[in-house]
Amino acid sequence: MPELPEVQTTVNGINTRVLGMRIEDVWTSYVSRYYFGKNSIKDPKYFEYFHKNTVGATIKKAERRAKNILIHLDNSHTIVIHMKMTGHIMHGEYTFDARLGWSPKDKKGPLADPFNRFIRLCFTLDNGKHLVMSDMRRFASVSLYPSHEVGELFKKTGPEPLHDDFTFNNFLDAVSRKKGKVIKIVLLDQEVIAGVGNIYADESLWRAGIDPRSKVEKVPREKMKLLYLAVREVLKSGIDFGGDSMSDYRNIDGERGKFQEKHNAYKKKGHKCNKRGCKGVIERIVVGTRGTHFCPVHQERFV
DNA sequence: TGCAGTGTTGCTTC
DNA sequence: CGAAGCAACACTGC
Repeated sequence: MPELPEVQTTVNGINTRVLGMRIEDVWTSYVSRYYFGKNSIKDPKYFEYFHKNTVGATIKKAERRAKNILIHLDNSHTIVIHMKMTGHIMHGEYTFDARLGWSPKDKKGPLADPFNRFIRLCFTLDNGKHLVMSDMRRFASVSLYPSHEVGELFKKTGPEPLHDDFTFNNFLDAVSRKKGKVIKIVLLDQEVIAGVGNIYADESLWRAGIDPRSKVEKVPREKMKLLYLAVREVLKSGIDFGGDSMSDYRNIDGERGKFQEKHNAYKKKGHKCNKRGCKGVIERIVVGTRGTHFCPVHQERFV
């Protein structure tokens, strides 16, 4: 899923649904020969540690940092989740089957959406319901840290673009450290700005009228101002529409967001450009390694 | 049938 | 040593 707006929507959902609840049990089907980082529940040894320090604890508060979900517990530990491509977290009633794992009790509700199968992680809560993570591609990472160590994890992570004190000058400072690079690649760099991913990068550049292949230092200052504003507006809009469910993302209740209905560029190849008066047609190219969608007419290229 | 995909890490190569 | 490029993780939809 998960770019900033989807992660924020999930965090808001956790804060409205499961605050103050006690974790009675933890189950996972993540076991992987190959897992990212040292601390991952995909390592069975690590899962023992994770289990020991989460069961019995109470969920105090959820928070977002970049594309990570932080779930603070009352035992001075914090669960850190990165949902990568297909992870999404839901709350509801689930049943366990030894062969199939966890599945929703209500076979017709939103939780029964085919994209909501693939439950890899399940917390049983003291309200009799469950907090689960669906993750088709198994790319997600889940780990646990003493809460005071969490800040250290994000030492190199860039500023939060929706933070009140994130100014145009902050944006310029961050971005201009990347001289010689292509603007879209810079927007996707989590050490420059936290939380922007492929969808919102394409939408922001469309809105600001900048070709994604432009070199950072060649983009005029007034265009950079438009980009700064566009990034913030597009991310806010993503949150307002409940996230983007073009693919797997679902909210805490298993329902789709609506931002995919508002795209002007992302996955719009062959569509007439929506910008008023623009006669362009959206194209798809590859920038870096990522599929990139833009209007070759009104998005100006600076090289 | 084949390829692309909301993300990041860590390896290889230059 | 740094940067760039790319495979890997796994599975579905078009």
